[in-house]
Amino acid sequence: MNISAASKASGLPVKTVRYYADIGLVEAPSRSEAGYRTYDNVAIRKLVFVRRSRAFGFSIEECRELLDLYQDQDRTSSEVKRIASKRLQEIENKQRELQSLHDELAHLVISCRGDHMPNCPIIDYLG
Amino acid sequence: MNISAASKASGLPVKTVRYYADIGLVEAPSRSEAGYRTYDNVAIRKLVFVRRSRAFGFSIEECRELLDLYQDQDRTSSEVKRIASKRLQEIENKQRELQSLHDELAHLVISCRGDHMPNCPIIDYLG
DNA sequence: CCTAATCTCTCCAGTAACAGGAAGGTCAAG
DNA sequence: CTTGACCTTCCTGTTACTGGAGAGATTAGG
Repeated sequence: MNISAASKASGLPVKTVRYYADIGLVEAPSRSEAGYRTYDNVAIRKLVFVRRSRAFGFSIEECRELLDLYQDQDRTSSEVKRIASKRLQEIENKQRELQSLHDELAHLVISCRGDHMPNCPIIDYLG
Repeated sequence: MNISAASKASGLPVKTVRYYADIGLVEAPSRSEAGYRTYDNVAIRKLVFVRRSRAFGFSIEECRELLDLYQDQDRTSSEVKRIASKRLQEIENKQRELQSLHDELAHLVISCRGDHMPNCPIIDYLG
């Protein structure tokens, strides 16, 4: 499989597949004579694994750890759970933050008449 | 007011105040003979305005627009409201995204025993 | 077999919004 | 006069890619 086939199979852009190889996250198992990266099903599975992990918002470094655990038959689920819980905690923090931002901003937007006059509670609040 | 006084008065790091000056967002009104940036109360008010805007998640470019409106006596509140509504929409989109991420990840974390065994629904889901 | 289109490669630059740090000038206190 | 705190500019690094240039490889069509 050349890189574009790997891209389609994994659901990642070609550029991203190449980038993941560059940083040693998911390297191409081999190269053709011309130097083309060649992927196999094992590599594709890793790429998909990373794509899904990234979709959860795990950082590249966290993906690296998860990928290691994925391939480690002697892993403990507690290690995986620790990383996932950390991410979950971050998500919850972000949610709280967004919630208060939302409430505050929504309040301001509602109270702004949005007409042709300069008077504006949003600007007043910021200034 | 030198830059560190401006930093304290505005609640922004010195580096950030300098950065905002560099990109022409909030420039220092003047320079001392030695070339030190000198800030006055008007500039401080602008810095605070930007800090509050950034806290709502407005981008630098949006802050620039808002700052222009802040200083424009002929502004219309509809223009302000348009920018704020756009940001509110983005926040709501992000909230929905985080909510589904949260639900999915929370489900996985709960179902993972987190013990010394390798078996793990989180890894299974990602792989 | 030739050519044009489509890969693929590497390397470089840019993104957003700063933060860290080096090298060097300035200023107030003791 | 020196020390230490401040200030300056300039350069690099951060995150996770994306876009593009220039050049070689491969493939499809005629």
